[in-house]
Amino acid sequence: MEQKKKTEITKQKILDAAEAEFSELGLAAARVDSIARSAAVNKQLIYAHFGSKEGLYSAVLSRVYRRLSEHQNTIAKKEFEGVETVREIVIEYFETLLGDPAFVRLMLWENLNGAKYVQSLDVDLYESLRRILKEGMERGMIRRDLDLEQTVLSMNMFCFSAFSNVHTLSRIFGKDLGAEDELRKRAEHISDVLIKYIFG
Amino acid sequence: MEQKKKTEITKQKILDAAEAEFSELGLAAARVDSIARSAAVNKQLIYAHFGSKEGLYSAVLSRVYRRLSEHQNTIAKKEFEGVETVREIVIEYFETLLGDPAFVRLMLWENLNGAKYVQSLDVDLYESLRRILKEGMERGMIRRDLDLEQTVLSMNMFCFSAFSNVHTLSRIFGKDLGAEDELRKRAEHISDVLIKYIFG
DNA sequence: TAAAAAAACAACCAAATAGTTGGTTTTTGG
DNA sequence: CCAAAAACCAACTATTTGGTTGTTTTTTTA
Repeated sequence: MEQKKKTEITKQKILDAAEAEFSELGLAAARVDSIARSAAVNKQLIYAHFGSKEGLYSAVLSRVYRRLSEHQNTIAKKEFEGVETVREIVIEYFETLLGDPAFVRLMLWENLNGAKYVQSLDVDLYESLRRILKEGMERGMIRRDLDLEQTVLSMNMFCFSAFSNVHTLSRIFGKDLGAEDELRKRAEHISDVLIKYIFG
Repeated sequence: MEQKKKTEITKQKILDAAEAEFSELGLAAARVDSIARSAAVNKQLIYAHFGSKEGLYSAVLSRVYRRLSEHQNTIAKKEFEGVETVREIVIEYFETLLGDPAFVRLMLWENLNGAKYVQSLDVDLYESLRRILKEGMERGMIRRDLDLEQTVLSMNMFCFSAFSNVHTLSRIFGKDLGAEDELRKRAEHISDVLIKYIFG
């Protein structure tokens, strides 16, 4: 194998290990030595490739965001078809978050850190959601006085919130709210709530 | 002043400084030396009174929870009066969170840490909410087929979510979603959404 | 008021950690 | 095939940090 390819693989190995460590422990508690050990590479390699612990963290965030922009594309392709479009979007987002727990946690760490390292690509996502809802208005299926910005915010926040405080709320409710079937139930409920508000 | 009182004041000073530090930086990044400096006490005093960094963290959490149980009592006293009761509860919760940013952040840190140190008192809050909604059902104002558990979860999560990802979302939406007036707008919107769902 | 007890503190320590240095191996290109 | 460049690594360092020790000061109480 040529060197370039090998180097790229090493970089990915480091990023994989770093993503696990950072999402588990956050930037402050994550250990560079531990990442090096997990990735089975020498610590200095990390510094050679990424400059610093924070540089590595940024790289991890970038990669996670890039991964998430696939979700964005799925939404961007959607046309407004009626009530079920909203449900599809909610469920699509839930499945994305279910399938990418590292993203959820990194997002939360990032917000607690004041979003210093973030370079979000989600802007287009909100444009897509706005476009879809507007389409519904033009077709007369959604009332004109709907606050688009608040609604779009709700579509994002309500979904994400099902993943944020799972631990404390699970303890209170005496069941694992992070379990897949609980989250899928939650997705249906949130769809119902949003649909009633948007179309009601 | 008698010694006991002085000691108590010192303890509170330490807890104040610790709450600021822990909520700002999280358990891992918080520095005991920094807390001691902020509180203008000797570091050893912290260990004398709280045993360890984690002991201090637990003490901070306990105090914050105790403070929040006042909110709980306000809800517990409420009777179901109709649509406006839901709005009042939402706004009450928003104002509580607005007035206690440390609680919001500590809750988020705590969840990222797997809620290891939490000893939540909120259990009764959810009982209160359930009771109020049930009352509405019995009076025939709320449909019988409402999923109580999901709805109560939504009442909590939707409100809290307005405070969770403010930084990243503010960046995307190009305005400070953490500003008081933005959050009050959000409270009204969430009230509308919940009311439409619960009573619709 | 004096002895005992509690509170407070400055200086210290061992462990951990981000980042560096200087050298070796591997790959590449002429 | 060889010299330059890139990748890789083991060992080291300066600093930070949670926690401790031994001593002094203040308060209580009898």
